[in-house]
Amino acid sequence: MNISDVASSTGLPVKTIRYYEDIGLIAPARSANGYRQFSDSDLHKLAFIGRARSLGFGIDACRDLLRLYNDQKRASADVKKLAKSHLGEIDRKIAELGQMRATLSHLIDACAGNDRPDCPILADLAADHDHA
Amino acid sequence: MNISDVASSTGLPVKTIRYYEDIGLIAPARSANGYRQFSDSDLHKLAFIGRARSLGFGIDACRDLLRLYNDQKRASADVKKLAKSHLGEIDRKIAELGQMRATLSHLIDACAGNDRPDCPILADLAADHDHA
DNA sequence: TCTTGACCTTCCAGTAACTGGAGGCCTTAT
DNA sequence: ATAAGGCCTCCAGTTACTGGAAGGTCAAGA
Repeated sequence: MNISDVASSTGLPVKTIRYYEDIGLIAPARSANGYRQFSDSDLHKLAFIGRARSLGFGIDACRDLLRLYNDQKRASADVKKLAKSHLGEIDRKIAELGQMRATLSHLIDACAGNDRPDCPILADLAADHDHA
Repeated sequence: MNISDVASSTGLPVKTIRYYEDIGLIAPARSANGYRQFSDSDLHKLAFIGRARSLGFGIDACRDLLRLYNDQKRASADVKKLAKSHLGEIDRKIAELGQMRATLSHLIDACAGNDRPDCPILADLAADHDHA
């Protein structure tokens, strides 16, 4: 299988697949002309990584997940721990964004949005929020 | 005012303040020895930027907000438009993270988390989610 | 056979917004 | 005089790609 076939069957961009080889996530064989030749195993790995990335796991976490996946003697506790830690990160981000959302949405509601210069949004940004 | 004073009163790291000068957000004066000399206006600008950043606005949006802030003839509609667009971005991110959270949390609940290798999390990652 | 177009390759640079560190001058206090 | 600490610049690294240039390869049609 050539790279563009792999791209269309995994949904990953060609560039991304090359990048994943670069950083050592996969190591596809090469044919005589220098083209990458992807095995089913490469394909599965890439699909696995793509799925993990879509759940927000970082590249290093993907590496760990792949290692655990290939380890027949793994303990599911290790996987769960990794996933829980990632869930914590997600929750932290959601909380942060939720906080931003609340403040911003409040300010937007307070803003007339007309051709006058008075603006509660700018007023808030300029106000003293005290970091001292 | 020297840079570390500004850092402690704005809550921004010294490195970040230098960076903001680098990219043209501020242009503090220099004293004879080459040290940056921050005016009250510089200080206010930095506080403004810091606040905008804490609401998740990107650097370019900060530049726009600062420009609007300094424009006495601005229309609040322009500020509101910018803020609304940013709110949309935030909502998009929250939705994406919420989706991840839901899936991941479901998988975590299904995982025994013991010393056995069976793991619904890995099973899901390895499963065919069909991008073809 | 030649050419054209779609592949494939590598390498370099850029993205967002900093952050860390090296090497070195300036200031202040002992 | 010296040591500590603040300031300076410049370079490199971070995350996870993405775009583009320059060039080799392959299959099909005229």
